[in-house]
Amino acid sequence: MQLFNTYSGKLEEFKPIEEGKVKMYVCGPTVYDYAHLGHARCYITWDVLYRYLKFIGYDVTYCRNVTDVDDKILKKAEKEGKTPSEVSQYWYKQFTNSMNKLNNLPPDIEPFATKTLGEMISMVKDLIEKGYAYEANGDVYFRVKKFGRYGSLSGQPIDQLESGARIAVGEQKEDPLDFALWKKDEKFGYNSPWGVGRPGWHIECSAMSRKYLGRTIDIHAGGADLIFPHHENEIAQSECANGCKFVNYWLHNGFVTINKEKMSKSLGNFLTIDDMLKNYDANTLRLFILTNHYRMPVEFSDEALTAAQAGAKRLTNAKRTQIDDSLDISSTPEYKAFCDAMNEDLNTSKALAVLFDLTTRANKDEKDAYTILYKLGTVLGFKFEKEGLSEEDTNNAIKVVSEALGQSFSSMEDILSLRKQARADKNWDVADKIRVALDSVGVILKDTTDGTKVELK
RNA sequence: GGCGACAUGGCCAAGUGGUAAGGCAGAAGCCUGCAAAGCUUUUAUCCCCAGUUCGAAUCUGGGUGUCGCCUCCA
Repeated sequence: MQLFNTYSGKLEEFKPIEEGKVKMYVCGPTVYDYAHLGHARCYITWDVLYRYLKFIGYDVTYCRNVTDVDDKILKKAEKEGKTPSEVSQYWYKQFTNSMNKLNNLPPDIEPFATKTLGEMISMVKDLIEKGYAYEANGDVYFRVKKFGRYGSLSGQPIDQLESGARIAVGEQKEDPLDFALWKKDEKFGYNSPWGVGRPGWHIECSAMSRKYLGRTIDIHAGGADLIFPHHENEIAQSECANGCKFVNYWLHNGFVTINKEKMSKSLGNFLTIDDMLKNYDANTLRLFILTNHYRMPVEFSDEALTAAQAGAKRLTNAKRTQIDDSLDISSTPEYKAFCDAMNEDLNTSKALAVLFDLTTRANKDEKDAYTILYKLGTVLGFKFEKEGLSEEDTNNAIKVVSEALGQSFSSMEDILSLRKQARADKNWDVADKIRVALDSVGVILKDTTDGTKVELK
């Protein structure tokens, strides 16, 4: 399998450290607000990588942290008169809900920054002892210039970085490039050898990655905006503290843009996942994201989402047969085509073409096509199971049909059996009234050879 | 200023040297009481210029345009 490694800037053949096992770490969210489409893209992308690695037989340990100590959380807590932990717990739940709704698999390990403080403190101590870091008035900073490879990930010449670097008010850096490992914070802080304070953002990931996955890991992934400075700093800290290579493959996903601009909380142009899911289902969002290569920018538009919706419907509406669990799909040409695509640095767009081809063939009753489609589609995280009408939908439906025909029904079955009779009698007026009434509440009638079915639009 | 990415039909998007996957939308036909879904058929020479090559969307150089990172951000 080829993966594009940001560190080398090249496609590389993926070889795990330990045969058959993969340790992957993905930078998780800072929990203080709704997750938006940008997060959706990131976590769907890495969800697909996770699913695919498992699918091809790797034993994968997927670790995704939760940053629950951060300026923004504290700000929100102060503003709302809550404790930081109340704020982060609340938003963590929201985040988890959003991820579940997107059908993202939960990571194997989901550590919280505040629960990994011991590891962070020991790492910072280590860095000070080795001379890579220094304490200054309750803060601890990393000496960037002591790490010769600094800038390698982002390809930034260090002198250029220097010209952009600033020392903010209240900081005690030796050099503008240095970054904080620990910040003095007497109000919300935790005890440490340097007084009461809290960890810098970058050290969190280094510590959690080391604690749960080890000193050298296979894959570290995240949004492209994390390349500099976050991942650059992680490399510096981890490699100096651990004395060995930190990550073998650095993977980064591109952004979601809106009006050609990056969608982000700071720009305030974001659409939350929950809002999106009111208009489009999870399969639609997933298809929208996976039709693009993960490193390319994806431009959001309602037009594109509407197109994705139609495509997702086609895929998941494929004519079903019983899933044949005993079928070994690995010898099929579709499996090969799918894997060939995915092995090209996750060419999901190509992989989708295989799924659409299978869809057409399933619709033509080709043997095994649906089983293969289902199995491969699941690797991309599509959900084929249909949600039936909810009780509310059914009640609404019964109500409008009762009104339209001027008689009351007690169940959907009654309505369908009346319609069946009406059709048999060629009473098209009644049959069509039922269809129109149901359509008005978003329920579609399908007259098929196996009888009439009701579905949500 | 430094570093980097992208430009393919009406829209979205694969394709990294041999004559353009796929999805959506459109058109025609089949199926259907009507419909929905489905099936079949159908629509491009790849931002501009120059070059390398028997041959380039794909390589090189030069333009033009758009975006990202360099400060928190997936």
